[in-house]
Amino acid sequence: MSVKFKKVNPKPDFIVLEHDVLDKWSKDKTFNKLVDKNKGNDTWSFIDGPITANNPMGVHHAWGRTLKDLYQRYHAMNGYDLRYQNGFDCQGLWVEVEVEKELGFKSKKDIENYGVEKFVNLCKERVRKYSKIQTEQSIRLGYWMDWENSYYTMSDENNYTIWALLKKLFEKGKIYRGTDVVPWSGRSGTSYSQMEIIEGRKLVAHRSVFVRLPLLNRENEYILVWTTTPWTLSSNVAAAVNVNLDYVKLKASDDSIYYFAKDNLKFQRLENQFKDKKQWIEGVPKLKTIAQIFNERGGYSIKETIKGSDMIGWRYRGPFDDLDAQNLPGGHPFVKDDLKEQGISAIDCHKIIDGGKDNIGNDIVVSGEGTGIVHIATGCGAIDNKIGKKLKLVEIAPLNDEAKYIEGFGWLTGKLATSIETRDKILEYLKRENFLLYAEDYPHVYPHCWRSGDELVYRSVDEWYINMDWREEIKKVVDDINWIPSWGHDRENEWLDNMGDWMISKKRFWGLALPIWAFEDGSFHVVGSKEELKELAVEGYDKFDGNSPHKPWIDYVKIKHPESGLLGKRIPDVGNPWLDAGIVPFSTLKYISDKEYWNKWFPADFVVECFPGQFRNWFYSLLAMSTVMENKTPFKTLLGHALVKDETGRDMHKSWGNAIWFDDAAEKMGVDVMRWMYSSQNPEHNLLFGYKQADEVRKDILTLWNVYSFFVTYAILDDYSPKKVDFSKAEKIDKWILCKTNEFIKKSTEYYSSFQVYKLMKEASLLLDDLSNWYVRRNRRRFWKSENDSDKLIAYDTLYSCLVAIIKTIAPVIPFLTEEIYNNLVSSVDVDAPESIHLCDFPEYDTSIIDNDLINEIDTLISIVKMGRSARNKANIKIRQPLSSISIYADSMSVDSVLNNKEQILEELNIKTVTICKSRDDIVMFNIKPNYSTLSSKVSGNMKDIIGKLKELNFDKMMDSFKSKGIYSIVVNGLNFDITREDIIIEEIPLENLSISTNQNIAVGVSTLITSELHNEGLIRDLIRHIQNLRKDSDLSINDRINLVIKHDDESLYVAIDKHKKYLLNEVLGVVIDDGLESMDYLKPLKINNREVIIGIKVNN
RNA sequence: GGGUUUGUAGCUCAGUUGGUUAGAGCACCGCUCUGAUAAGGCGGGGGUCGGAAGUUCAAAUCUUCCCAAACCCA
Repeated sequence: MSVKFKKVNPKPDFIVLEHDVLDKWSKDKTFNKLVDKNKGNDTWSFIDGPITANNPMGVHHAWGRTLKDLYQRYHAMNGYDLRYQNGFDCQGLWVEVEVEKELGFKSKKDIENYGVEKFVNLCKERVRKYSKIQTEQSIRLGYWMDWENSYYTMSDENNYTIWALLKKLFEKGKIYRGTDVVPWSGRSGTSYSQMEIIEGRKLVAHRSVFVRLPLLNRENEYILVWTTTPWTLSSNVAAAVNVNLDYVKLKASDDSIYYFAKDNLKFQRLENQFKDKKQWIEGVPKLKTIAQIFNERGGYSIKETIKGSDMIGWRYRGPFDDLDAQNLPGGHPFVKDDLKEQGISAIDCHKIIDGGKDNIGNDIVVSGEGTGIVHIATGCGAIDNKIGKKLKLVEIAPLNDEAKYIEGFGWLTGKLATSIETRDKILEYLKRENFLLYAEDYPHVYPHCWRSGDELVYRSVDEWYINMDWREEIKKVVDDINWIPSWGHDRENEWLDNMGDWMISKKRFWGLALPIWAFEDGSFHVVGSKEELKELAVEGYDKFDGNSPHKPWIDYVKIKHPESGLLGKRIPDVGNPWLDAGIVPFSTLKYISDKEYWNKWFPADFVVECFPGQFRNWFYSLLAMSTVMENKTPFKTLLGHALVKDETGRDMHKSWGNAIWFDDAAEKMGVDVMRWMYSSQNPEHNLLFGYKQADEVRKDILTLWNVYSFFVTYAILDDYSPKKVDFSKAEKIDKWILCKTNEFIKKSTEYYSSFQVYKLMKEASLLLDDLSNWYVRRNRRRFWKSENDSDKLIAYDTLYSCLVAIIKTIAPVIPFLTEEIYNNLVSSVDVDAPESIHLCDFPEYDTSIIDNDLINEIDTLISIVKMGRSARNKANIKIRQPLSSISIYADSMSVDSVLNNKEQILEELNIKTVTICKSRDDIVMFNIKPNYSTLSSKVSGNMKDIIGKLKELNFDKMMDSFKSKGIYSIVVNGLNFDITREDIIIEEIPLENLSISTNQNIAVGVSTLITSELHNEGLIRDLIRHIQNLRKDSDLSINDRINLVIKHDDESLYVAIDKHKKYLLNEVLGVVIDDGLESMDYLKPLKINNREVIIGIKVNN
């Protein structure tokens, strides 16, 4: 007694099914069984890039997580031992921002007033809350991870491992304190690293100014400078030119003289932006040329042209020379001692200097947008600062941490640099004091705080840096990585070439406590471990002990310098969060606590991440940190994927109403559908995510389900017990689908192991189509017939074998549906089989059943059938109408397909006989016409004769010649002409009473003659079809037998029914044809042969 | 301004080492099949393969230049 399969719902609810499978996995602890099964085998090491545990997971995260899951599942099916560790990114400003929002805080001060300890605890709490939510969501997605064992970047282990790293860098002398000019947000009270600033760029219009600076010792002569940040003029130190540029000496209508770059006089600034309205702000007027500006003031004349080098050393009066800051020797507020000793103030530095070149060798001062003379404020710009250091200029840094002017700036002191009011006051001042030539609105992309939208200022501050002068070592590591897509390699190297030193400090609260203790003599010490801290601690360790290494607790600890013995306290800063994520290959793999474990799992075989941005973030920090720690790559293969957009390609935005939340998507479209969608996407391109796309994907899944449902329906009826297919006894069509499935397994292995699952999904669609629309459709009758003979059983064995192989192959992609099918098809009937498909081995390519000739033969057969259908369609004869004959010409490659499969062709096309033709000429006439446009240039005066020759040609010979040589030579009038395919136009004319379809290798023609006998058969087919529909509509079951009434007055239908009665009854499971419609249970009026017919049926069991 | 990537049907994209008449899915229209099918099939309309030049018997594919978009860096 065999075990019966469970009945299959032909209209499944995939969402319910997924939840059932989730319950089953949870109840059976299937995941744990998988882990145990592979324990101790060869390892496949995957490292998860931590997800920011700050909000619920989005559909964009689900893409990466699907890829992570499916490649892990694939490797697990191949027996590898995996770690399955998920990661949460916990520390950083992202979390602070959300907590601040919840508390309604506006500034950094609010946090201090509230209490750092309470605030930090809330940050931790938020991370716990969202990591839990994300865990639930990931489980819903089917992401199999060891969820009890996720790593958190806020963990002690993670933080202390970073300490160890920083210690190594410290010992190499790579950690330093810099007083650089960096982008700064007054509202957030913090600086921004090069990495972050990019997130916050915004197109804005700034009031930019042309300012004239009077030259000393040159009466009524000025240099012209231009800036978009007038507030920096307060801190002007020098003016830079390009020594190689030409500068004009312009005389204005009031006889004053101006110097600026010659190219700038008539340069139309931002011309393209204005014209195309790209990167342009609505309402901002077109920019004027400098010539226009002077013309509006009464005209000008050019007196002279000089070189930039001629101007070097000229002295000028600055716009704010009355301010204390401008007059203090050595600068303000950071005093340069050597300059102070010499008594040099900013005013003393007001000279024209050579701008020089940047580190890539480009000129710093260029003509174009400005005036070719650049106002240098060494305390307000990164490049200015570099120049200042090089040329030993004083530095004036005007702003405090709220971006307000500090003491020493007279009437400006206390004013916010970024406010409109301040700007207007400065403009008024410049005008009043005769410095302002012209002001305008200037649109440009300018950095803003990505969290508050606050405009950034450039501010000179103390920050901590890693000297990245070892970038070449990292680049060597980059070469050892398999980048997918491959251009990632170059992109990463480009970043490494251009990046500056790594600013690792941030003046905030929630994050890695930088283990840097500073001493009063200006020295500092980096602590490398908790143990070292304990050892050096002289104060406050007891208050810290028992807490995580975070603010405020860590700040209680004071240490003594190991050499000088001075007492030091920790710098107040927290660390850059990419340190947290980059250390993961060390911290989570127990680099410090368990080297053996680390050796086993490092480096990772695989990482997956969304690539935009990560070249300078996670990838960079991973590579940099691994290079420091071990000088080895932390991962062997990197798979990057693009972004998720909405259906139309726009970004998904909450406020635009086009965002799709993960939870909604999961419960509406189902996660198998989502996973299929993600997997089919070429990861290099953005994914357009939406319900419409989901419906498309669902079609493929439904095809699989329908084949499965078909199989189970009949298998139950026949009490079928699965067994291995006897390949030798199988029919050709069985062998064909088995071979195709086998090829699919081969390709799958190839595509999974090269991380190109999207190619596999295409193959899966094609195979499912072959299985459903050819194999099952062609073989339905084998399953229907009543006797359980060997032919039927082989069909079962074949279909069963294909189904099981297919679901195993795609189980990593759609784990739910395949599990459901597997449970019914395999584990319910085979006690020895694994209880879950995910505990199975991946199917193996069977080298004993390779038959490419057979695959070709049947594939060609399918295309012949398609051509036959096409030919019928052209003649407008429906398939149900039988036809007498089909003529087929097939070339030597294809002829076997016809010879061996005549029956299939006839049956598919509903035709009586097939004739195999030796030549196309038996089906079609060719009319070869010259293509005058191409031919005319070749034949000079011989066109007429060539046309004549063309008419006599043998078509096949000509085509063969085109195929082999690309040309066909003809001799006319003793001259040789090489004719190409383009030179002729081939017209195909069907022979009489044929409708044709042709391609390169094959020509088919169906006879369009319909005898009355054929016509009658067609009527019967129509009738059968209608009766079947009525059975179906009346909810009769497949094996119900019926009584039948056909009421009509059509003579030909009488004849037809009389002749084909047996066939008719057989097809519709009819017992008898009655005459009273009254006794029938179901009736339907319809039209056959354009005449009214009523059919009626009732069950006769 | 520099770098990377991408330009193929209305939309989304395939197109192998250069090789027949450049394809698929969706959408639209017509026809058709169906007792597993929520499907399927045949056909139609719709293409300067971003543009130009070059190499070649042959270019969507290779080379050069240009144009456009996205991203990155200045």
